[in-house]
Amino acid sequence: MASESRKNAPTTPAVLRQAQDRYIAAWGQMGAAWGISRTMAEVHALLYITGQPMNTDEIMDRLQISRGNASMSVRALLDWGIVSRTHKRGDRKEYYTAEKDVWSLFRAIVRERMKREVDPLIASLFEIRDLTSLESASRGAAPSPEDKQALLEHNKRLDAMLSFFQTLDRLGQRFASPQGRGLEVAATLLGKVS
Amino acid sequence: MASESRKNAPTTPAVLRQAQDRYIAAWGQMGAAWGISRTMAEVHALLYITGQPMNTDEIMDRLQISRGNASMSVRALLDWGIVSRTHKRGDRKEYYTAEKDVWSLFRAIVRERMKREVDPLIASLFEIRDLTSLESASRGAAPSPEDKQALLEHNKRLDAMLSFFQTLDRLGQRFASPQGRGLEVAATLLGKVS
DNA sequence: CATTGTTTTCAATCATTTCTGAAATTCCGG
DNA sequence: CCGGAATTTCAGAAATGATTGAAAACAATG
Repeated sequence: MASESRKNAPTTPAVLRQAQDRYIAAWGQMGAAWGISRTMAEVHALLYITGQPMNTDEIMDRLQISRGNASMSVRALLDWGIVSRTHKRGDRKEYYTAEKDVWSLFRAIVRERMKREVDPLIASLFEIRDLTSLESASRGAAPSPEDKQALLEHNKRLDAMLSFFQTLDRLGQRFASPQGRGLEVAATLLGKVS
Repeated sequence: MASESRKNAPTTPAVLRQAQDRYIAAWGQMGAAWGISRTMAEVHALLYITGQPMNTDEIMDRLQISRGNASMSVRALLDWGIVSRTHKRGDRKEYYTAEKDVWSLFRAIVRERMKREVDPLIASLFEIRDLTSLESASRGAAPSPEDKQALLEHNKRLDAMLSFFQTLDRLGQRFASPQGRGLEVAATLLGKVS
């Protein structure tokens, strides 16, 4: 009935194809909500759910995106460390494969987001904290009592946030550490008390 | 030297003002990276870091945003449950205050993101899983052996993802549960083995 | 080292999200 | 209820982010 014969995979059954498409859409949406470009998430979804190494043209065809877009999305996934290059003998094209292990995948994601967003934030918070450390805050001017109080309270709020993120950071490191810690962490957490 | 006399707070010292602005900027940026509108994050940052109840006009002035934007951002923060309304006697305006406790704040954020993004994803994954459960997959057509194999492997990948998110969900519930569990969880986690 | 096939880059375009501001609505005190 | 003050809504404008496509760079082959 349907036109169903792609050159690569030998005739994907319709249900499978449909399930893949739905998975890709769901994953793309989730990615978008978390600040990752929809297409990048979709490319990952495609590679993950098919489990097959794919080249740029296959990705373009399947996702209906341009060459440039495919190239950039794949590159970003490589940078995140959740997709890797492979080659096929006798083929000049590059093939891309998604990390198969779900826990590794999320360890990589956590590691990367920590590095890109949390660590810089912590650094900023430290800098901001320095602005109002009592020494530097009172350079030059006369600090009135109520101003001092205000600074004190400001510092308390800032410190609370800072120490939260430091905890988060340690937690993230623990989770993201290469050797199967993520799983262990979650297991411990759910196992206890539960 | 500088023009420094707002009507509300009795002359915020320059360093404090600067520290607040930097905090607001840092928080806005972080929010943006995680898929929250920059302004919404900034409004939260302002309310949190000043510790003061503020009305719409004060927020507008301080952040240089329109009334509409201020209104919508505040509303979103209320929906997230991390800002609450207050009133001042003899003043018809509404005042808004940020949750002061950092751990409560993040519990609320986790709760909300779980509800909005993770739970729907899990629901989708279940639906997709149903598409390829062996019964429904083979409705009508003859399932060739290799197709069967493909379906089987697809299901394995899907299930892996699904069970990761189920774990995450339980973890999230644990963390987000109202009574100080978040703190406990993190502490346990870091305390042990460390 | 020229040829051909492949990937990358990037300015221009397109799409989406965010923001504005004024009109509509709601809310109060009298 | 009325009048004014405050808030919300929402269509259009502005800003931001994503995508394209063609040209440049690169890589493998003979």
